[in-house]
Amino acid sequence: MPELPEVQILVNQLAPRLERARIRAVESRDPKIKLDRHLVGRRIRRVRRQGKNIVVDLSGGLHLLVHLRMTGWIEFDRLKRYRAAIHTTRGTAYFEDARRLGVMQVVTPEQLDRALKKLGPDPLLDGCGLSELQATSRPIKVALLDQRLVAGVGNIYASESLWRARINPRRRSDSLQSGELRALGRAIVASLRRAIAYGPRIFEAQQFAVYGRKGRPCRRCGTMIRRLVQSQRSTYFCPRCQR
DNA sequence: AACGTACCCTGCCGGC
DNA sequence: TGCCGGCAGGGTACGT
Repeated sequence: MPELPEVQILVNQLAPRLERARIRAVESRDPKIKLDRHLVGRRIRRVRRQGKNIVVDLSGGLHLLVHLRMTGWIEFDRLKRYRAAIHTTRGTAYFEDARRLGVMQVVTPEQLDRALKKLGPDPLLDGCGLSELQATSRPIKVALLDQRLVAGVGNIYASESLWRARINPRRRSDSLQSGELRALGRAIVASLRRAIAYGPRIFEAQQFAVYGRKGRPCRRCGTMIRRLVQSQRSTYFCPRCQR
Protein backbone atom coordinates (compact mmCIF):
# COMPACT_ATOMS: atom_id res chain seq x y z
CA MET A 1 0.00 0.00 0.00
CA PRO A 2 2.26 2.69 1.23
CA GLU A 3 4.51 4.91 -0.79
CA LEU A 4 6.65 7.73 0.52
CA PRO A 5 3.77 9.94 1.78
CA GLU A 6 2.05 7.16 3.69
CA VAL A 7 5.36 6.08 5.20
CA GLN A 8 6.10 9.67 6.22
CA ILE A 9 2.68 10.00 7.82
CA LEU A 10 3.29 6.80 9.74
CA VAL A 11 6.73 7.95 10.86
CA ASN A 12 5.19 11.21 12.04
CA GLN A 13 2.85 9.18 14.22
CA LEU A 14 5.50 6.81 15.49
CA ALA A 15 8.30 9.21 16.31
CA PRO A 16 6.68 11.19 19.13
CA ARG A 17 5.50 8.05 20.85
CA LEU A 18 8.49 5.79 20.41
CA GLU A 19 11.45 8.11 20.66
CA ARG A 20 13.14 7.82 24.05
CA ALA A 21 11.05 4.75 24.91
CA ARG A 22 12.84 1.66 26.13
CA ILE A 23 12.09 -1.75 24.65
CA ARG A 24 10.64 -4.08 27.25
CA ALA A 25 9.91 -7.08 25.06
CA VAL A 26 9.60 -8.10 21.45
CA GLU A 27 7.18 -10.58 20.01
CA SER A 28 7.12 -12.25 16.63
CA ARG A 29 4.19 -14.33 15.49
CA ASP A 30 5.72 -15.08 12.13
CA PRO A 31 8.91 -17.11 11.64
CA LYS A 32 9.87 -14.82 8.79
CA ILE A 33 10.34 -12.01 11.30
CA LYS A 34 13.29 -12.50 13.61
CA LEU A 35 13.64 -9.93 16.34
CA ASP A 36 15.99 -11.57 18.85
CA ARG A 37 19.50 -10.08 19.05
CA HIS A 38 19.08 -8.57 22.49
CA LEU A 39 16.65 -5.82 21.66
CA VAL A 40 15.24 -5.77 25.13
CA GLY A 41 16.54 -2.90 27.25
CA ARG A 42 17.63 -0.76 24.31
CA ARG A 43 16.35 2.74 23.98
CA ILE A 44 14.70 4.00 20.80
CA ARG A 45 16.65 7.08 19.82
CA ARG A 46 15.01 8.08 16.58
CA VAL A 47 12.36 6.97 14.09
CA ARG A 48 13.02 8.19 10.57
CA ARG A 49 12.37 7.47 6.93
CA GLN A 50 14.47 7.04 3.80
CA GLY A 51 12.52 6.36 0.63
CA LYS A 52 9.85 3.88 1.68
CA ASN A 53 12.01 2.47 4.48
CA ILE A 54 11.41 3.12 8.15
CA VAL A 55 14.59 3.21 10.20
CA VAL A 56 14.46 2.93 13.98
CA ASP A 57 17.79 3.87 15.57
CA LEU A 58 18.43 2.04 18.82
CA SER A 59 20.94 2.64 21.57
CA GLY A 60 24.07 0.56 21.43
CA GLY A 61 24.41 0.69 17.66
CA LEU A 62 21.60 -1.40 16.26
CA HIS A 63 18.72 -0.49 14.01
CA LEU A 64 15.32 -1.81 13.18
CA LEU A 65 14.71 -1.63 9.44
CA VAL A 66 11.10 -1.84 8.32
CA HIS A 67 9.68 -1.96 4.82
CA LEU A 68 5.90 -2.09 4.61
CA ARG A 69 5.75 -3.28 0.99
CA MET A 70 2.13 -3.66 -0.08
CA THR A 71 0.07 -4.12 3.04
CA GLY A 72 2.27 -3.46 6.03
CA TRP A 73 1.33 -0.95 8.72
CA ILE A 74 2.10 -0.15 12.34
CA GLU A 75 -0.51 0.68 14.95
CA PHE A 76 -0.52 1.36 18.65
CA ASP A 77 -3.94 -0.18 19.07
CA ARG A 78 -3.86 -3.90 19.52
CA LEU A 79 -4.91 -5.64 16.32
CA LYS A 80 -6.53 -9.01 15.82
CA ARG A 81 -3.76 -10.21 13.61
CA TYR A 82 -0.27 -8.89 13.76
CA ARG A 83 3.04 -10.30 12.62
CA ALA A 84 5.12 -8.74 15.33
CA ALA A 85 4.95 -6.39 18.29
CA ILE A 86 7.47 -4.15 20.02
CA HIS A 87 6.53 -3.58 23.63
CA THR A 88 8.06 -0.41 25.05
CA THR A 89 7.85 1.74 28.14
CA ARG A 90 5.69 4.10 26.12
CA GLY A 91 3.31 1.62 24.58
CA THR A 92 3.30 -1.24 22.10
CA ALA A 93 3.75 -0.94 18.36
CA TYR A 94 1.94 -3.67 16.41
CA PHE A 95 3.13 -4.58 12.93
CA GLU A 96 0.26 -5.80 10.79
CA ASP A 97 0.71 -7.04 7.26
CA ALA A 98 -2.05 -9.03 5.57
CA ARG A 99 -0.01 -10.22 2.61
CA ARG A 100 3.12 -10.79 4.66
CA LEU A 101 5.34 -9.25 2.04
CA GLY A 102 6.70 -6.61 4.39
CA VAL A 103 10.05 -6.82 6.14
CA MET A 104 11.01 -6.01 9.72
CA GLN A 105 14.55 -6.87 10.69
CA VAL A 106 17.31 -6.00 13.10
CA VAL A 107 20.41 -4.71 11.32
CA THR A 108 23.87 -3.50 12.23
CA PRO A 109 24.97 -0.03 11.11
CA GLU A 110 26.94 -1.66 8.28
CA GLN A 111 23.93 -3.60 7.08
CA LEU A 112 21.81 -0.47 7.28
CA ASP A 113 24.30 1.51 5.21
CA ARG A 114 24.42 -1.22 2.61
CA ALA A 115 20.63 -1.25 2.34
CA LEU A 116 20.20 2.52 2.17
CA LYS A 117 23.11 2.99 -0.21
CA LYS A 118 21.15 1.16 -2.87
CA LEU A 119 18.53 3.87 -2.85
CA GLY A 120 18.55 6.86 -5.13
CA PRO A 121 17.87 10.34 -3.80
CA ASP A 122 14.79 10.79 -1.64
CA PRO A 123 12.92 13.72 -3.20
CA LEU A 124 12.01 15.28 0.14
CA LEU A 125 15.27 14.64 1.97
CA ASP A 126 17.90 14.90 -0.73
CA GLY A 127 16.22 17.04 -3.36
CA CYS A 128 15.03 15.80 -6.68
CA GLY A 129 17.96 15.68 -9.03
CA LEU A 130 16.67 13.35 -11.68
CA SER A 131 19.78 13.22 -13.82
CA GLU A 132 19.97 9.45 -13.35
CA LEU A 133 16.82 9.15 -15.38
CA GLN A 134 18.60 10.37 -18.48
CA ALA A 135 20.74 7.25 -18.45
CA THR A 136 17.98 4.76 -19.11
CA SER A 137 15.93 3.97 -22.15
CA ARG A 138 13.00 2.59 -20.18
CA PRO A 139 9.69 4.45 -20.21
CA ILE A 140 9.72 7.27 -17.70
CA LYS A 141 6.86 5.76 -15.67
CA VAL A 142 8.75 2.50 -15.30
CA ALA A 143 12.00 4.26 -14.38
CA LEU A 144 10.27 6.30 -11.68
CA LEU A 145 9.42 3.06 -9.88
CA ASP A 146 13.08 2.04 -9.75
CA GLN A 147 14.16 2.89 -6.20
CA ARG A 148 17.81 3.12 -7.26
CA LEU A 149 16.94 6.15 -9.37
CA VAL A 150 14.45 7.92 -7.09
CA ALA A 151 13.55 6.59 -3.65
CA GLY A 152 9.98 6.75 -2.45
CA VAL A 153 7.89 7.13 -5.58
CA GLY A 154 5.56 4.19 -6.18
CA ASN A 155 2.86 3.33 -8.64
CA ILE A 156 0.36 5.96 -7.55
CA TYR A 157 2.63 8.96 -7.29
CA ALA A 158 4.45 8.05 -10.50
CA SER A 159 1.18 8.52 -12.41
CA GLU A 160 0.24 11.57 -10.38
CA SER A 161 3.58 13.30 -10.88
CA LEU A 162 3.69 12.66 -14.62
CA TRP A 163 0.22 14.12 -14.99
CA ARG A 164 1.23 17.18 -13.01
CA ALA A 165 4.33 17.63 -15.18
CA ARG A 166 2.33 16.92 -18.36
CA ILE A 167 4.67 14.15 -19.46
CA ASN A 168 3.47 11.04 -21.25
CA PRO A 169 4.24 7.91 -19.20
CA ARG A 170 5.50 6.07 -22.29
CA ARG A 171 8.21 8.61 -23.09
CA ARG A 172 11.69 7.14 -23.05
CA SER A 173 13.44 8.51 -19.99
CA ASP A 174 16.52 9.48 -21.96
CA SER A 175 14.40 11.55 -24.33
CA LEU A 176 13.36 14.03 -21.63
CA GLN A 177 14.72 17.55 -22.02
CA SER A 178 16.34 19.09 -18.96
CA GLY A 179 13.41 21.47 -18.62
CA GLU A 180 11.03 18.55 -18.55
CA LEU A 181 13.14 16.81 -15.95
CA ARG A 182 13.11 19.88 -13.74
CA ALA A 183 9.34 20.12 -14.11
CA LEU A 184 9.04 16.45 -13.23
CA GLY A 185 11.19 16.93 -10.15
CA ARG A 186 8.98 19.77 -8.98
CA ALA A 187 5.87 17.73 -9.77
CA ILE A 188 7.13 14.80 -7.71
CA VAL A 189 7.88 16.99 -4.71
CA ALA A 190 4.51 18.72 -5.01
CA SER A 191 2.57 15.45 -5.34
CA LEU A 192 4.30 13.92 -2.33
CA ARG A 193 3.92 17.03 -0.16
CA ARG A 194 0.28 17.37 -1.07
CA ALA A 195 -0.37 13.79 -0.01
CA ILE A 196 1.54 14.16 3.25
CA ALA A 197 -0.52 17.25 4.07
CA TYR A 198 -3.57 15.00 4.43
CA GLY A 199 -1.98 13.39 7.43
CA PRO A 200 -3.68 10.33 8.90
CA ARG A 201 -6.83 11.12 6.91
CA ILE A 202 -4.97 10.27 3.72
CA PHE A 203 -6.74 6.97 3.19
CA GLU A 204 -10.23 8.46 3.37
CA ALA A 205 -9.82 11.90 2.00
CA GLN A 206 -7.27 11.86 -0.71
CA GLN A 207 -8.34 12.73 -4.24
CA PHE A 208 -6.03 11.58 -6.97
CA ALA A 209 -5.70 13.47 -10.22
CA VAL A 210 -5.49 10.39 -12.43
CA TYR A 211 -4.77 7.29 -10.39
CA GLY A 212 -7.72 4.89 -10.47
CA ARG A 213 -9.75 7.34 -12.55
CA LYS A 214 -9.95 5.47 -15.86
CA GLY A 215 -12.85 6.76 -17.97
CA ARG A 216 -13.40 9.76 -15.74
CA PRO A 217 -12.70 13.31 -16.88
CA CYS A 218 -9.26 14.85 -16.50
CA ARG A 219 -9.42 17.53 -13.82
CA ARG A 220 -7.57 19.92 -16.11
CA CYS A 221 -9.11 19.43 -19.54
CA GLY A 222 -12.04 17.02 -19.16
CA THR A 223 -10.61 14.37 -21.49
CA MET A 224 -11.23 10.77 -20.41
CA ILE A 225 -8.40 9.37 -18.30
CA ARG A 226 -6.85 6.27 -19.82
CA ARG A 227 -5.29 3.24 -18.19
CA LEU A 228 -2.41 1.26 -19.60
CA VAL A 229 -0.16 -1.47 -18.27
CA GLN A 230 3.60 -0.99 -18.09
CA SER A 231 5.73 -3.80 -16.70
CA GLN A 232 2.64 -5.36 -15.18
CA ARG A 233 1.55 -2.26 -13.30
CA SER A 234 -1.34 0.07 -14.01
CA THR A 235 -0.55 3.53 -15.31
CA TYR A 236 -3.15 6.29 -15.54
CA PHE A 237 -2.76 9.40 -17.67
CA CYS A 238 -4.57 12.04 -19.64
CA PRO A 239 -3.95 11.52 -23.36
CA ARG A 240 -4.48 15.20 -24.06
CA CYS A 241 -2.47 16.84 -21.26
CA GLN A 242 0.29 14.27 -21.52
CA ARG A 243 1.13 14.02 -25.21
C1' DA B 1 24.83 -3.35 -17.21
C1' DA B 2 20.14 -3.29 -18.27
C1' DC B 3 15.89 -5.07 -19.17
C1' DG B 4 11.88 -8.32 -18.75
C1' DT B 5 9.48 -11.86 -16.22
C1' DA B 6 8.27 -14.91 -12.34
C1' DC B 7 7.50 -14.99 -7.79
C1' DC B 8 6.54 -13.97 -2.94
C1' DC B 9 1.61 -13.77 0.00
C1' DT B 10 -3.33 -12.87 1.16
C1' DG B 11 -7.69 -10.28 0.89
C1' DC B 12 -11.10 -8.22 -1.74
C1' DC B 13 -14.09 -7.40 -5.53
C1' DG B 14 -16.97 -8.26 -9.48
C1' DG B 15 -19.06 -11.66 -12.37
C1' DC B 16 -21.30 -15.89 -12.87
C1' DT C 1 -25.05 -17.39 -1.24
C1' DG C 2 -20.75 -19.36 -2.99
C1' DC C 3 -17.03 -19.98 -5.95
C1' DC C 4 -13.39 -18.20 -8.95
C1' DG C 5 -10.42 -15.45 -11.53
C1' DG C 6 -8.25 -11.19 -11.49
C1' DC C 7 -6.32 -7.54 -9.18
C1' DA C 8 -3.61 -4.91 -5.59
C1' DG C 9 -0.17 1.31 -4.18
C1' DG C 10 6.15 -3.56 -2.99
C1' DG C 11 10.70 -5.50 -4.16
C1' DT C 12 13.81 -9.25 -5.46
C1' DA C 13 15.74 -13.27 -7.87
C1' DC C 14 16.48 -14.90 -11.99
C1' DG C 15 17.14 -15.41 -17.14
C1' DT C 16 18.28 -13.18 -21.45
